[in-house]
Amino acid sequence: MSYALIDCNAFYCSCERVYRPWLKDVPVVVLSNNDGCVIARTREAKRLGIPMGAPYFQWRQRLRQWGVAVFSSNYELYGEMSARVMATLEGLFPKVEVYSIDEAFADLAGLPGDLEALGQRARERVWRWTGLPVGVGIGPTKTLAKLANWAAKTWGKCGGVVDLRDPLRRERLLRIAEVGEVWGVGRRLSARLAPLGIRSAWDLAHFEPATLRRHFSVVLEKTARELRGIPCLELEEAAPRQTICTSRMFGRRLHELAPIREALASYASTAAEKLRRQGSLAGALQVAIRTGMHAPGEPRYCGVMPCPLPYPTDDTRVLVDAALRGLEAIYRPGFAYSKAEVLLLDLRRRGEFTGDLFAPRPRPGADRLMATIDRINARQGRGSIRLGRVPAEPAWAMRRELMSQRYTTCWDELLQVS
DNA sequence: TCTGGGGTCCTAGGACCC
DNA sequence: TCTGGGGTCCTAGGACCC
Repeated sequence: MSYALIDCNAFYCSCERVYRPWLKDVPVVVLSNNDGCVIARTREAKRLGIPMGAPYFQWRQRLRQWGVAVFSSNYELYGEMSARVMATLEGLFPKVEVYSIDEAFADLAGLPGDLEALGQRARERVWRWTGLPVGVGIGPTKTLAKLANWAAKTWGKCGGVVDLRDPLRRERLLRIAEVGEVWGVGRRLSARLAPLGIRSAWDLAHFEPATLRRHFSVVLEKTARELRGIPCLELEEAAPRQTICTSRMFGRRLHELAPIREALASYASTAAEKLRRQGSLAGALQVAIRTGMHAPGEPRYCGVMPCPLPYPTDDTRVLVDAALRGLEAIYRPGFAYSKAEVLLLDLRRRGEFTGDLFAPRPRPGADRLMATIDRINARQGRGSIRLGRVPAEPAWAMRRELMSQRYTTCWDELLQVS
């Protein structure tokens, strides 16, 4: 058994660099939606001491002084670049698990030849075909491949590929890696492990598994076993999502019901599109609205409401209708709302449920209508056809003042060379 | 003025069943 | 004095991931 974890370095920042080669050695950061905080940093930006999650409004001055290139997040670009990376990897490895927008596991079992060299080949090919730098970690379990990848990123002299199949090499790394670097061990667990004397990955690997299960959970027990080279996690090839969530901060605080209605209709439409893209129906829907969390003295409120659906559906009209009904029930005047959320639950494949003889019937032609709308929007651009409740240029739209062009998905925004 | 947006899995506890 | 035993399902909350 061997796995590789392939991970793009500072993915969002690297995507921006692909189309601006002069930023090669310049520190780059990418901001969250609404230009809220820093969510991606290049090595140079990290060296300047810019932390993950740094609020932009507090750091703006310094970033400018230091000559940091700052971008709003451009998910159309990142999504497309991610698809290119994954397609490249799928051409190299027979079994690939896309783990996140910038990471994938590959099953190396049975692949001929030198695996480390194969890792190098993957790096080179992704670099040549997409312009994105990646690191490769190799190990007998997924958890060790993850840790190997961390090592490849941390020590540049490894050449971007670290192979942990050799037990001696493994021991050396496990002893110097803090337990918090291990996949599945976050801040809280690290703090609870410390009193037991578990500080390094090595400590965790050699702690009694039964005790770990009793005091923590079966998940941590598996992690410890995986660190010892005993596989407990398999490669999971694409499975449909079990929940779909669309939630956004508004570009500014909203007080009245009307604009919040527009926003929720828009979020529910987006969620419905994601739902149809994976070919599922939603059995349940939930909406939530909340005030800001950070302003001291400002009254806080958070309303959450499950909204019944007449039948499992992917019809935008039905989902928007249910969401707006839920909104009426939780909206309270007098608050400064900052965020709304639509959550689709109880997802299932078409035909995977038993209809109710007496329940309302889906509207005739709904499937064809939705399919047609999706097709037109795919050709003409998102939102070309939408419900009348969803404005083209809403007043509550998020702030994205530093957004780059959609180089790969929009004819009007292609890179021009003169 | 200004602090993200997605997901997953596990566990405990309560309701309910026979 | 004394009041069963075993199971399922659902939900909320907590941890983690990127």
